[in-house]
Amino acid sequence: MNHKVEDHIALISQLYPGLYTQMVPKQGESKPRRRRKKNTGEGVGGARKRKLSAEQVNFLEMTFGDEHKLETERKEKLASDLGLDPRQVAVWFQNRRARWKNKKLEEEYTKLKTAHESIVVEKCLLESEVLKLKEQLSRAEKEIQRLSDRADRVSTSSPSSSLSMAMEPPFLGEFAVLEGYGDAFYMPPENNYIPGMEWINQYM
DNA sequence: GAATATTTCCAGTTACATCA
DNA sequence: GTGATGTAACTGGAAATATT
Repeated sequence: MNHKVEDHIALISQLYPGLYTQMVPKQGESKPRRRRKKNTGEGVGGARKRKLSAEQVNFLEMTFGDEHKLETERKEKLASDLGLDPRQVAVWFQNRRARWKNKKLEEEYTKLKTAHESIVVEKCLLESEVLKLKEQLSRAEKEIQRLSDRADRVSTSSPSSSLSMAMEPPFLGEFAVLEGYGDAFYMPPENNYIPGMEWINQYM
């Protein structure tokens, strides 16, 4: 790009406002783009060619399938084969590359979106699982507290009661210490479900 | 080696054709 | 007639390369 030309235009537009519709942008502003004249079909080469023919497009597509960029010689050969201006072939390839890139981006976006959605679903499931487990833990802790309180009451009660305890079979569902066994173990209550204590069976 | 010109590519835009 | 969409062509900037 010739910056001297731009500087001249800027100077002239300052000296003669209105002569050029394009004003030089201030720093930080986006440059106003020069508007193209409407094509009247009187330009270089006569009437403006619009749509390329189906055959031309097919051939260009085939070539694009092989190579996304053309060497100068290849471009000129292709242009002469198709009866087009090399510039047209170059422009077609530029536009085609842009379309291809957009399509790739869209595909990538769709893939990422799908992956994101499935991860969000998985996250929700895991969060609800965590909630369930927290509830279970809370119930288990309450149960442990309840049993611990009961054990305290038993140990601080009258000797007669401790005697009767000695004669009775162990309380089902109680943590107990049997003679000869140093470790506490859990005696599951027969047909006696304690809510929130299911987890403990996994470790029995 | 520095300055300048040329070429090529890309991103964004415009003009126009076509279709619902 | 009109808005949406697709596409050929254009613009300006950046980077690479050639020339002076």
